[in-house]
Amino acid sequence: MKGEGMPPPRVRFAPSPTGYLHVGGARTALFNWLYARHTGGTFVLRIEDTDRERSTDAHTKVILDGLGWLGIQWDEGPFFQGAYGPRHKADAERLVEGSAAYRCFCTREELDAQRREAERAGLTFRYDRRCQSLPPEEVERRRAAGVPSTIRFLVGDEEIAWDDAVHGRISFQGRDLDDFVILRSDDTAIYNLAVVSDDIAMAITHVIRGDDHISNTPKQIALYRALGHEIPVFAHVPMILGPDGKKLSKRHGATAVGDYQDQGILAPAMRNFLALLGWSPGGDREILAEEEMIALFTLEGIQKKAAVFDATKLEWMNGEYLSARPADELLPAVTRRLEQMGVDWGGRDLRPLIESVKTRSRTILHVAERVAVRLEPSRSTLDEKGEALIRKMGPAFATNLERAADALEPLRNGEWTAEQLLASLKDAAESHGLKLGDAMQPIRVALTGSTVSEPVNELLEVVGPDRSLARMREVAERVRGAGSAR
RNA sequence: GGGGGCGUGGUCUAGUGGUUAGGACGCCGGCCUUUCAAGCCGGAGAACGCGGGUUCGAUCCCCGCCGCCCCUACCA
Repeated sequence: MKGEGMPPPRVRFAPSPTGYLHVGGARTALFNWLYARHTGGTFVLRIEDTDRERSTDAHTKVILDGLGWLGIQWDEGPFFQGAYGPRHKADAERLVEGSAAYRCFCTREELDAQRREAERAGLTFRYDRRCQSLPPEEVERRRAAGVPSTIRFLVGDEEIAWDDAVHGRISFQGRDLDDFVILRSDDTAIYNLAVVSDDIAMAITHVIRGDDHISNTPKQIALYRALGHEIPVFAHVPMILGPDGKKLSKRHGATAVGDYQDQGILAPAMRNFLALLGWSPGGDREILAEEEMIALFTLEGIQKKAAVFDATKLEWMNGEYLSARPADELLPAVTRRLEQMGVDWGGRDLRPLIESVKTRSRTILHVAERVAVRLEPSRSTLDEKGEALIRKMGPAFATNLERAADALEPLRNGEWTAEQLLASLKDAAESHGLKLGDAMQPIRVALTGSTVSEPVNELLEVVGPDRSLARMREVAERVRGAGSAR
């Protein structure tokens, strides 16, 4: 929002490829992307791979794939920060020439000792600037002698403040900041310099990032100024926490977007959920289409406080998307999963099966498992509720199951349809003086292992006469056997 | 220790100087099914972190406190 004519914003997402694409990073990327799309700006992707030890190509690929999966397209890049070493170094040296920074010959050991000393005395350690007063000749002499040195930025005493797009005005006192190192003794840049140098070079106008960077911001602002550049708009988005209120990390379980992809979460659901974690369009909206999110997105709508990642709500939302999606669209993901499970569906059209289970499923994994069970009921495993029912009904369980099988037997070669099945089941229940539920539930448990499914007659229809009948008789026999053996 | 940020039901959040503080997830119950769900309807659950002020009136404005989180590296 600076300058005349307000050129379209340029934003960037700058992950370090030192791990997987974290949901927090994914959300930061999403916010940048939404902002760019909302304003007609440009979204730049920059991989911050300057930490050579921890950065790997595999991680980079995972990040790119994760963004792609979420449908977050970047307009420029990916650029790799590692390629800009020379510029970083030149910027640092330029600052030394302008006396905004100075060479420091203190060794890590000396610094550590000073830090320990200060700590022991109960004081706040601050670099004492001893190298700043070194005469130029001395600096030259040491450099010529090959003494290693870093470059430190000279932080002034004045206040450094900015109007954060989500937090409002934030200010720091220069005297509370240390003269921080900007260039290592191996001539590579420290994070704060690298980001500022790159953001300037890439003409970034809005820096939208995690609020764990708030403390870095005054240093970066000082760098912008020293480098003779106008500062961008900063928008610090809140952290994402685990259920225990601690910053979300691996020990909370699934934290990489790939984990959710593997768990059968749909990309649009993930994106919708992430968008609403720390951002609100105002009002009561929950399910938002991509275009709506873009239209409604503003930096002002971003929450200040950290948000707890609620996987249960994510699954609920995924269930909403699942139910709304036609079986056709779910087919590829489901078949992929079925293949992983080693299920052979013999060329059968899976869509009716998907159709019958998707409403009651929350993830693609659930859908695939349930489809597999309907393909072959013997794959089912008895859950607690199923067990409870068998226990509760006692001998009636097997008896009713067999009676139902007998009653349905005639439909085997005729009308094995949902309507006909229901009619026959009702007749059978009536003639045996049973409540419909007592006739239905055993079938449900026999075929799925659980007491929850689509209506029983529909279940029977998708499973088909042969497998249904065989399974019902087999389970009846087994349950009776177990019962009498007791 | 120093500096900074944050604080509305368990969780995600809306919201305003005067509201029965709204919605969503989850939880509980009802309806519907002579069936479990799904769906629909309803309910419980928040003294809007605490204590002061300003004000006729504060969740919303000011101050203090407390709690949580972040930074405080030749990590990013």
